Order: sequence, then C-alpha cells, then structure tokens
Amino acid sequence: MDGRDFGRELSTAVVAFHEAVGARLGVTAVDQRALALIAGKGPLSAGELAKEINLTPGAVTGVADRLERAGLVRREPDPGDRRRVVLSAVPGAFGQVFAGLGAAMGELTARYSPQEQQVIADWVVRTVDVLKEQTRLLSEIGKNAPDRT
Amino acid sequence: MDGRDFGRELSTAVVAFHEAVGARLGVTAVDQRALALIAGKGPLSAGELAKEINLTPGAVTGVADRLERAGLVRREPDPGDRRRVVLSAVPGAFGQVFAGLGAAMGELTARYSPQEQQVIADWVVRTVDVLKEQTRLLSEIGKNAPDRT
DNA sequence: CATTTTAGTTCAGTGTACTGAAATATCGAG
DNA sequence: CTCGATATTTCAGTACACTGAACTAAAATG
Repeated sequence: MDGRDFGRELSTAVVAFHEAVGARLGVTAVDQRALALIAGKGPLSAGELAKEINLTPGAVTGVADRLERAGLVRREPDPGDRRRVVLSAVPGAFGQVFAGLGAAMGELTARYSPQEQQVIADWVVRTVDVLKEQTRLLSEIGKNAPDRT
Repeated sequence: MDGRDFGRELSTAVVAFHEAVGARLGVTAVDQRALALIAGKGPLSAGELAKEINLTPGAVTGVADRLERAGLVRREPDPGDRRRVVLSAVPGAFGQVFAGLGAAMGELTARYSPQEQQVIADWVVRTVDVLKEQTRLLSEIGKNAPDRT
C-alpha cells in the first residue's frame, strides 16, 4: 500500500460518510463545506460566506436555511449593522452529529504511542495541505470547460 | 490536535477535493463512489452496481453515461451474457485525474521512514474501518426521517 | 420452439438547488 | 432628512439527477 492507495480508500470512506451525514441532516455537501468554514473562521456574514464558497447571495440564503433547520448554525442580525446576518456555528451541534465518529477516532488514536501520534498528526497536516493545493490547481484549470463532444 | 480534529480538517479537505474533481469532469459525488467501487472490486455489471450504491437501474444508466463520457469507465457487453453490460475502470484514467494528487502523496509519504510509513498505513486502514462503521450506523438510524417541524 | 424471466435503456414526472432580478430594510453621505 | 449604496431575502425560471414504468433484447425453462 503506497501513498496513492492511502488516499483512494480513505477519501472514498470520507466521502461516503459525509453523504450519510448529509442525508441524515438534510444538508448538502456544499452546506457542510460552508459549516466547516463558519466553524473554522468564526462567525461569517451571509455575504462573506457567499464569496468564500462562490455562490450567489440567493443561494446562500438556502444554505443558511438548511444549516439552521438542522440546528448546526445560528442566524443573528449583526448588532452593529442590522442589514447583515451573522452565521455562527452552534457549539456542540456539529460534535453531536459527529459524536460517534469523534469518540471512535479518539479511541483509535489513543492506541498509539505519543511518538506515533505525532507522526500521524504530522502526516495528516501535510496531507491536508497537499489536498488544498491540489484542489486549488483543479479549480483553476477547471475554468476551461471539460472536453465534451 | 486530537483524533477529532484530525478527522474534521482532513475530511473537509477531502470533500472539497472531490467536489473540484467532480466539477472538472462533470461527474457527481455518487458517480465517484461508483467509480471507486468499480476500480476496487473489479468490473461490475450495471445491476451489481445498482445494488451496491442503492440506486434504480435507470439511475445507474445515468451514472455509467457520465463516467463513460468522462473517460473513466468502459462499458462493454458481457460476452457470456449479452444482456449484461460490464463496467470496468479505464486503466490510468483515474490516475490521470488524480495524477497530481498521487504524485504529491507519494512524495509526501516517501519522506517518512519505513516504520513511520507503517504507522501511518496502519492508522489509515483503521480509520477507514471506523468511517465505514460509522457510515453504516448513520445510514441505519437515518431511516427515521430527520426531525423537521 | 414458445414462454417466462432477467438486464439494461428510455422516458415522463418529481424534487431540489442554483441563478438572476426584483423587493425590503438599513446604513452612510450630503 | 433625503438619497444613493449595501445586505439579505424572495421569487420565477432553469438545470439536473433520481424514481417508476414501459420498452427492447437476450437468456433460461419447459
């Protein structure tokens, strides 16, 4: 098993898991990426989110609707500018869905020695960087339409 | 960084990458899971694939159409039973899309010692198992509709 | 052979997420 | 206080994948 196959199996399993989560909660893959952004970068306004995920404002309303209905984000008017709507992740809600996974992963990780955990953490961090870079490349090249007949 | 966060960042990056690939090739997330199945389990008939990914035969025709158009699978009549259509992964085609990723991952993995690679491989395998198990759990529970008002 | 069963495609209908434009509400400048 | 600019929502129209049923072709059964 080399680096390639690592990725293949793992990424298939990850995608399948996300699909299951999405089906369970009634949110799309895009919604989940939006949630990850909100959770990661802190509260975002609808407009900021629209730019980040490259969607029209109208579509973002839909994203926010679904995430709010699933109990994953809160939608609050910005006290400083009441035109704005600030989306923030509901603390713990994300974790609640991923509770089973989080627990299982914690348990799994605990079975490795601290040095081993260090190696794994290092690999994951670097893998994430690689994925981000490759995603960026794909998106840029992807601006030429895929060749169809 | 503990086991939970491993998963979060990594899985977000994986999903984003898959979305980019899908957009580039004009295939859906489901199509990609189908491709992974075909590549992993060897050639499958349309009917077998339908059972595996829980889709109607009609939908599978669409999956096969898109994968074939993207040059990722071949569609050939089964010589032993000419009603059947066998879907097989086009060798290298998958790799061509994932070439950049594969190369980068190979390079990344090579930077670890054999023992470290062993640890990583072990962790990945177990993580895949955990993901599959959690996906299964979600899908089963998910048969109760998500609670909506 | 005739008949039934099985495999896959085609097609009409449905659901859903996206775009683009109009509507609503609030801010900031003069 | 008025007016133009900005943020979000609403809404009609569009695109697309899925279901279920009808259809075509080939195999198995008697």
